[in-house]
This record gives sequence, structure tokens and C-alpha cells, in this order.
Amino acid sequence: MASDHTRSAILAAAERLYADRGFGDVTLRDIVAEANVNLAAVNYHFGSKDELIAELFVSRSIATNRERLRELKAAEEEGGGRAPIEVILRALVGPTLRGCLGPENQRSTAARFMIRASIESVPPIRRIKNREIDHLRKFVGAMRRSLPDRSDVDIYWGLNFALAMAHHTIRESERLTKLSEGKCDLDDVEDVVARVVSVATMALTGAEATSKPAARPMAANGRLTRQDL
Amino acid sequence: MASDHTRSAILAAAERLYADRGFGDVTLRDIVAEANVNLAAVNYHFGSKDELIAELFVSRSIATNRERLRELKAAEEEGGGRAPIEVILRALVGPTLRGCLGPENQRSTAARFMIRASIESVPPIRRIKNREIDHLRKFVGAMRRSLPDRSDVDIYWGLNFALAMAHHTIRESERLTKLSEGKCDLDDVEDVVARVVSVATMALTGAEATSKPAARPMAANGRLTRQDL
DNA sequence: TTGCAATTCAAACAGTTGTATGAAACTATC
DNA sequence: GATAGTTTCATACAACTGTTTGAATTGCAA
Repeated sequence: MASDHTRSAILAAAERLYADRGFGDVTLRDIVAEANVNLAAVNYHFGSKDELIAELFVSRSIATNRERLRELKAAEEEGGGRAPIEVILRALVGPTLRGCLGPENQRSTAARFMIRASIESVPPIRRIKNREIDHLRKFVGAMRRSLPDRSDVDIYWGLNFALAMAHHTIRESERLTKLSEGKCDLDDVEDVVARVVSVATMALTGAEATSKPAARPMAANGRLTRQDL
Repeated sequence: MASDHTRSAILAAAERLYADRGFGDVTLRDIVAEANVNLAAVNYHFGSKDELIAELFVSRSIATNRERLRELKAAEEEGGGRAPIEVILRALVGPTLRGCLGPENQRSTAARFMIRASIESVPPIRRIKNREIDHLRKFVGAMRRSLPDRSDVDIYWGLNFALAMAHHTIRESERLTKLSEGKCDLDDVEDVVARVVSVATMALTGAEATSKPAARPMAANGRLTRQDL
């Protein structure tokens, strides 16, 4: 492996194009044109298109996960093995939110790529995401230590909701801006982090049991008249 | 328009195939084979593949939205124009959750299709989703009436988080089951609805202001060593 | 029945896609 | 400076895609 030049040019070009135009309509030919390399170079260096995408996604995921664990470890060491739940949650959702939100023009290519990966789910990325469970288990452990009185089920649901709010906000940030007519300021990332952490904390420390009301009928499947939507 | 036979056969076959195998690898030829009709029939009846997908998705969205508004209207009429926030939130997330969760074997094709539409976002569907804002505004209105002291921004965030928890739970239901080793029972739909509504209610009625801690550095972009993930 | 429009059909089209090939160019080692 | 291994390159390939075409068939109305 001499200089890595072609390899990294492909990676950079691919990430930029995917970030800008999505996975759907970026072909290998687009990528090699942007990278100024030969078409065959992709298969030579990466084996296949899917492996290129996977490598791209794995790199960025590792970076985010490393940042998450760094924050988590620091917090637990400071608290003698038991970090406050808010800090754990902040370590969980902070890095992702900070990476993907913030002013448009200063949002990195990497972040825009990860947003795309979150919006348009393609097979090679889906396969990798399934492996993220081990990573999440570390946060489950920390949350258990922080809230020893909470049941496991509540912990799992709290984690699920925290990730839900973070990812959904990233994924649908445009819609939220439009719906709120700009009143929700998604460029103020730390405010977003604080909101997510606050709600997730309430979810984990709030009301003990959830009431179970009577079941409701399922949505109709029959014919329809155009009126809503 | 004589008998609609071909048309509805295509719709049914397409929905079934998309639900089972996703949008990515279902071709028009797969659909017409499943529907036992000629290849050209799709373009004759729908104009294009994208319009077929759009028609499918619009139908199901309308059904869900109608159900949502039915619940909302009933609740507001009962309360004299002012429904409790829990009931509004239940009307918002209940129909979707009930449609998409529940025991695998009794989950309808329609519901499985909508899950797919939520996981794999394809262009024709993305275009339609952007039009859903008007629909959501009706819920914003109801929430404002229910919580007149809350700021608009808080309302928007509460709505956003409610949808986040519902959609993310549907989309990542498999992962949550695996992570929790089956302890989170996603077949008990009403429990899921109750949990989402409960947390969303806390988000909307809980702590007034969110504290604003100091900013944190962004995730590193540099080289990486495989360790996490 | 005749005529006309709607529908179905087989076949082909035009374009794109990711991938493979084999020769050429390069690079570093001896 | 010859050699061996790596990397680049132009080109071809094979398959698949959504769409179109124009003729056949069908169904209904006059």
C-alpha cells in the first residue's frame, strides 16, 4: 500500500456525494468522477460498492461511539463508578446531536453523511446498525448503576426513548423547523441536547407505573375518500 | 373503468411484496408476476412505478390520519373544545402504534407496508410526508387549547418528541426486543401507547425551563482505530 | 352485428448499473 | 537497470431497470 491517495480520494468523494445527494442517486461513476480516479479503482480498493459504503459508515460510527464512551467513562470515574443519569444520557445523545445539528453551513460532510445514513437506510448500513447493540449495552449497564431501583424494562424503555428523540429530531429537523415556522431553533444544539436529556430523565425517574386503559380499535383498512393529508 | 380487477390486483401484490421484502429489491416484474397481470399494466394504470408507490402510501396515510382525527375530535367534543393532553397525545400516536405493532403473525399487510415505508425512505414517499405538516397543525392547535400556558416552542417540541418515540419504537422494534432480550414486550401495544403518552405528557407538563450547560467539543473527525462498535 | 373505446399483451427499447478483464504504467527492491 | 508486485486504466460485459410501442383482444353501445 503505497500512498493511500486513490483510496482516500474515493472515500472523501463518496462521503461528500452521499451527503449531498443521498445514496439513491449516486453511482460509482459519479464517485470516481468526483475523485478523479478510474472506475475500476473502487472495486480494486474496496471490493464492492456496498463495502465502500460500509467502510464509510463504520468509520463515522466508531468515531461517534468513541466520543460517547469517552464522556461516559469520564462521568463514571468522576462519580466513583456511579454517574448521574442526566450525564449518562448526555453522553449517549450529545455526540450524535452535536455532530448532526448546528448551523447548516458549518455542518461537516461527515455529519451530513450520517444524517443521510439515518434517513435513507440502505442494506449495507442496516447490517452494521444491528451490531450496535453491544455498544448500547454499556450504556444500559451505566444506567442500571445510576438507577439501581429502576427495573430493567424501564431502563430499556428509557434508553429507547432517549435515542428516539435524538435520532428523530435529526432525521426530521427540517420538518420541525417548518412546522414551528422557525420557532424551534435547531441550530442551538446545546438547547436541543438539554431538552432531550431532560425529557429522557423524566421518563426514567418520573411516574412509577403506567396506567393501562382499555384497548382501542385498529385503524380501518377499507376504502377511503381523499380528505386528510 | 370496467372492473378495477387488474388495478387492485397490482395494488395488493405491490403492498404485499413491499411489506415482505422492502422497496429496494422489488421490481415491477416481481409485482406483475405476483399479481398475474401484464408488465405494461402498471404503467397503464398508474403512470409510473413511483406513482404506484405514492398511491399505496397515500391510501394508508389517509386511513391513519382519519383515525387520528376521529379520536381527536371525539375527545375535544367531549371536553367542550378542550381535551386533556394525554388524550390528544393518545389520538396522535395510538393509531400508528396500534397499526404497526402487535403480534407479528396478526400484523396486517398494510401495517407491515407502513413499517417498511418508515424504515426505507424512498423518494415518492418522502415527497408525500412533507405534506403531512398541515395534518400535524391540527394537533398543535388542540395541544395549545389544552395547555394554554405553555409556549408554542414547548408545544412543538412536545409534539416532536411524541412522534419521535412512537416512530422510533416502530422502526427499531426489532432492536429493542433484542437489546432487552425480550423483556420489553412490544406485542402489548396498549402498554407501549401508555408509555409513550406518559413520557410525552411529562415532556409537555414537566419542568419549565431547561438549563443550558457549557458547549462540548464535536466528535473527532480524524483517523480511527477499530475498537468500539 | 358493427363500431369504438378501453384494456391486455408480447416484445423490444434505451438507459443505467455494478463488476470483471487484461494490458499498461508505475514503484520499489535487488 | 532488470524484475516483481502493485496500482491504474480503458473498455467490455452481463444483467436488470422502468418505460414504450403497436398490435391483439375484450367489452359495451348503437
